Amino acid sequence: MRIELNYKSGQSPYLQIVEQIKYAVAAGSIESHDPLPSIRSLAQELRINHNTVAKAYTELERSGIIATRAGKGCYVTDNHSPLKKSARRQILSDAVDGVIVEAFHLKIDHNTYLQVCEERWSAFEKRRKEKRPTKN
Amino acid sequence: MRIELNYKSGQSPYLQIVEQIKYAVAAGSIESHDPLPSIRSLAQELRINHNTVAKAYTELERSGIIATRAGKGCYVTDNHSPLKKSARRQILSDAVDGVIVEAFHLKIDHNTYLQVCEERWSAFEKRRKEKRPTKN
Amino acid sequence: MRIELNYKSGQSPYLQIVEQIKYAVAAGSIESHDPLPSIRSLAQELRINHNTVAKAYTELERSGIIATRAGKGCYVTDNHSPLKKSARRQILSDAVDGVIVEAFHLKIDHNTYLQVCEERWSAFEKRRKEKRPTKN
Amino acid sequence: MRIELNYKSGQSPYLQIVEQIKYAVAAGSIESHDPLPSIRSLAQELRINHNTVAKAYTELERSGIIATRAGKGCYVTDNHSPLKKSARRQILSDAVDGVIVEAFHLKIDHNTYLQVCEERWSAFEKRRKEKRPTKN
DNA sequence: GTGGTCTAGACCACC
DNA sequence: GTGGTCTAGACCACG
Repeated sequence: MRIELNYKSGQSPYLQIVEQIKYAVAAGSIESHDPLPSIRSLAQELRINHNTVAKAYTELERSGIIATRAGKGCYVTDNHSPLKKSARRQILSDAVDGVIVEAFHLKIDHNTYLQVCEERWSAFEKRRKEKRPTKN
Repeated sequence: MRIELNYKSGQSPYLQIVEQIKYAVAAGSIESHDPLPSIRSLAQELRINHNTVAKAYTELERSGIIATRAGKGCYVTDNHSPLKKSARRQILSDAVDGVIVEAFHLKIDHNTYLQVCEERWSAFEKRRKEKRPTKN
Repeated sequence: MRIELNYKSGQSPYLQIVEQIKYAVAAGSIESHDPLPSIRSLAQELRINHNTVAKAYTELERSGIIATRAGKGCYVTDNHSPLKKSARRQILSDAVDGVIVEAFHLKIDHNTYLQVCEERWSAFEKRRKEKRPTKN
Repeated sequence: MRIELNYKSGQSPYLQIVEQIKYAVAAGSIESHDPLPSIRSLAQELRINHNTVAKAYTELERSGIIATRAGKGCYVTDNHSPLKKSARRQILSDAVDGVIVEAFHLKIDHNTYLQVCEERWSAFEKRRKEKRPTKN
């Protein structure tokens, strides 16, 4: 489970965690009964207070997406029909639209925009490989 | 100028206003020198406090998107972004990073991601041309 | 960190705070990564509303002079001014214009004006060196 | 009487007028019994509302610096001992110090600073000559 | 009428 | 404890 926080988005860290886990479940990246990272380990990894992670997990539990078994950690619950590719693509399109508006106001041209889109993807892939060299 | 607040999004009302006005300017729905709704009338329309709208307008002025003259109102400007190229690129990168994290959790592959990035840019350009048939 | 408000100057309290903190940072009285007084404690000390201090800090953050992490406090940053050279020069020109109008009304001649401009720069540099004997 | 307003100083236009006239009197640029421009002509010249000029004049009258004779305009009153050169120079120094702090945060070097100081003076002189080609 | 600022007090997110 | 946001209502500066 790879969570990344964006401190410039104007969205609370705990909501970012909720959203990313929701999306991962929606896409089938985490399947039913898969365990989630423990509150304290995720907090340590993201270098945030564990209460923040706990709040996110509470919210996810309230939404019925995960369940916690005391002393054993949190698991993804049953009954999640993963979204179709078109639906997932639509979510991404909305996010990309926001980036494009930002690029417009920053007077960034098409080439630079595509360059940044590519570069950041590569940087993300690189970060992933460095952190978990043997898996995924 | 139609602004709508979503109280479930987890995003501050003032940031929603900022974003929607940015979108409107980027899309060409409001053009340079067009007046914006007055702070207090917009506040009344959205049924929020006028300070919240004022905060949004202050933020937009700081970004160089609107200009305001006390006692006269607020207008869309034409010269955006007095930031250095590197600073502008950095802002875009941060926004792109957010999208990439979403794409990752949605299990969207590199090709689809790039395709969406290109497609949405084209769609944005097209919409802008339709709105402003004689210019740009 | 000693901030004092002058209620007769005709300048907003929040702008006076902004200016005084800018001065303190420029003079080297507060150095990079030094913490600033908390919003609420400074408000209490100055006997003003905390929102007024918050507004000043927001302004300083947008100028790149301080950084703030919610729940942790505000700190002086080291990298200022992501603005284009032309934009930075424009801001300085506007400030200089104000001085020149004063000089004109005070019947100060060109030579004296330039002399004062030079002298004060030297005095500023000297003060900075005294404060930070090992750096810079 | 040449008044210039600076909309970026954070000081009210009416206070700027008050200050500039005070300084002019302090420097002896306007002597006792000299007439001031009429409220409406000054308002027109500065392209501001006449109420704003009226407010400045009222303030000056309250301070005893000028007197108004109904229907005849405003005059500088008696008993103004002009400031000594050193005192006027001190006022200018304080203003210059503010500019230098700004230059520091804008990371502007000594040469650029001096260049801007010179340039703006020339620009001011040029403006003065254009507006009043035959006098002062 | 416009925008700008301040106050008092509240709630939330985070450490 | 920290900062961030919002509300309600007030006063000022300006047109």
